[in-house]
Amino acid sequence: MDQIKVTLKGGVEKTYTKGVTLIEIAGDISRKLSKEAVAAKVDGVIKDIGSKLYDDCQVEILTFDDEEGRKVFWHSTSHVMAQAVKRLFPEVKLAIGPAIDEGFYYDFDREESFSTSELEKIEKEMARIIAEDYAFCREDVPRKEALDDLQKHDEPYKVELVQDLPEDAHISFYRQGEFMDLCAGPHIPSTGRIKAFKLTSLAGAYWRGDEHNKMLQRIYGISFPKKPMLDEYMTRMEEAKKRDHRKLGKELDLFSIHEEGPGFPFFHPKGMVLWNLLTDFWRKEHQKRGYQEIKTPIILNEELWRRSGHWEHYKENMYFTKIDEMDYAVKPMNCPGGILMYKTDSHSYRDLPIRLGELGIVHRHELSGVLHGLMRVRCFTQDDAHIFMMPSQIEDEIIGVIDLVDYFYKIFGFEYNVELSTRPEDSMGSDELWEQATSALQKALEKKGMPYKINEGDGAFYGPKIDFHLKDSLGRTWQCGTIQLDFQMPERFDLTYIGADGEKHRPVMIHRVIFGSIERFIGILIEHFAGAFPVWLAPVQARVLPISEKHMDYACKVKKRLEDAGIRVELDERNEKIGYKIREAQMQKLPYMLIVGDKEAGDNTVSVRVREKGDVGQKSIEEFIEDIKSLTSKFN
RNA sequence: GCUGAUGUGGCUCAGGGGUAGAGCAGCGCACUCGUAAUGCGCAGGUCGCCGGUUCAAAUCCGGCCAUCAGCUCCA
Repeated sequence: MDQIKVTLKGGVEKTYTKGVTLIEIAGDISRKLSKEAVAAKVDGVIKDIGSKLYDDCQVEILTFDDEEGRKVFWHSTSHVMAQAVKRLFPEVKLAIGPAIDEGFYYDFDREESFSTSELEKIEKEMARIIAEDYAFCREDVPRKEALDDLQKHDEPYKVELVQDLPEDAHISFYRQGEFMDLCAGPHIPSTGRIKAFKLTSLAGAYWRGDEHNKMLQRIYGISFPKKPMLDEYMTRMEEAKKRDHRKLGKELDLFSIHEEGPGFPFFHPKGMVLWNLLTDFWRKEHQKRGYQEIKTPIILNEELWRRSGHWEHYKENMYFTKIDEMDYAVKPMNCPGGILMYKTDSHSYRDLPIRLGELGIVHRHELSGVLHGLMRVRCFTQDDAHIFMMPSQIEDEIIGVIDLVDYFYKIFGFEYNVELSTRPEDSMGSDELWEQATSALQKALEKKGMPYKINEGDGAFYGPKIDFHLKDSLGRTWQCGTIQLDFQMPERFDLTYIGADGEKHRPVMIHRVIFGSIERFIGILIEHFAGAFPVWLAPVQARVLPISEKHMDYACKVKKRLEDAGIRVELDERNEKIGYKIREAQMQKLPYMLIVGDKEAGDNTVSVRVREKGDVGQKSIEEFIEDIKSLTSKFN
């Protein structure tokens, strides 16, 4: 009888009879694992747990604890949902139903939209399917047969999917009970493994993500192998919602957005403190790195935008206006202004690189459905800079910006991921220059050893870009920093510098932002800290809380002393009990509360209550000032 | 822009064809208080906007606007 050698995850080698199944191997490792296994990786390929092995291989058993295991689990749940929908609404056409980062969805085509009560019915039917505990069975089918079958069942979207598969592709179906779905798999052993699930939302989604296609109905859900995990998930979602910058922005009185100006945020005094702290820090760090600051106008003649290519490639996003019968545009980007400034003088190669920074206010017409608090607005301030340089300086400059982004994000404790966005369809310039620019960015990333993902076709219309993405409280990612390499604008505007040879040469441009938009960055910041900003960023660093009205004079004195020391301090003058004032300060997430009563007034001290720790005892006023200074000095 | 949901005092929300309700916040008064809500009182709303049905609309219907989730699009 033939034996095969199986190498397990830890490097352990075991021998099994040919034809052994993965679930048998899991059972051999431990009983627990055989119960929890949802799939397995064989030589790096994910397989059904019931698959048989005939050759020597490496095996890794996957459970719900593995990301890939979770995806299999969720994908299987989407099949269960599709089965339930088909049972209840046989006329519905199936599109696709993949797992996503957290959960799964399935897209359905149905004339009427699903109602909340219908979702509940679907959930009940899913529970029934799970109780019936059908096994997931794989069936490999020849292409022709698959097509005939899907046509017979009138599943036009599935037919389209099969037609798009290469001629020689393996086509497989998975069956559970009476339901069968085109699917590459793999799947969990049976529907009974799903112990808890919930359909979370309903939304429209275009077939194949193309807005020219029909809009389908997408039902989102989540599922787990153990019931308490669902409760944990729901609690986590609730917690995440509490960090929402739109909610906290209101509660902490940082900003507001009104019906009168959708997408045009108003910054309140406390929000402006945060804003100014960020821009002060930005200016200081940029000065150190050889940047000069400029300011260019918000409205410029339309002719400029035609020359820059914005008219042709970006006008859908632009606002236009007339001045004295002439056409003008509100700037959606700062680059043409920066370019005009470069052109006001001639430049020697000795001056390069020239780094011109600008906190530029730009307006963009975003579709109404995409506006989102401070994260996606129609007017925002970019911490922009344009670097004009010789081709030989490209790599150093890109690396300089990458380092700067990393330096900034680390200050705030942000983790980020990097994408390289390549040439979009609607763009200008020769393939050759695009190729050159893209590989320059790529080279810089590789030199930094920075992991990145390629985002095909997502570059700016004038050049490829490196994007830095940050996560919000719900795990949605937002592009913040970006570095764009541009050979086109210098060409269009006939930018030159005089080289060592005395001849005119063409400079290259980098467009870059670090925060991205100050608005968006503040949004991210609010969610990251859940509104509890570190002392250096807190709009109010300390609040003086007098025990009773008797202590008001001393409290004023303390406040004055702290103000003089440059600390952002407030005094709670209301005639309330100390517990009440503490509660309020705590809910406003102020880092320090300074309680003053008879004791403190007597010996010139304050009782310090720290946001995270509670009462830490009495300190002299000077000592408290020193404490704050030592925490904030490196940012000022 | 598309699909679905939502829109009631500053905030959170209840109500639902017969002249608007709570809690918190605000204001006033009393208490002068030691580490997460003192008590009493007062004031505050054309129920998103416009139109229709009706003797009567916050409530039913239609349109629009905004918000939320997602799609598409992007810092």
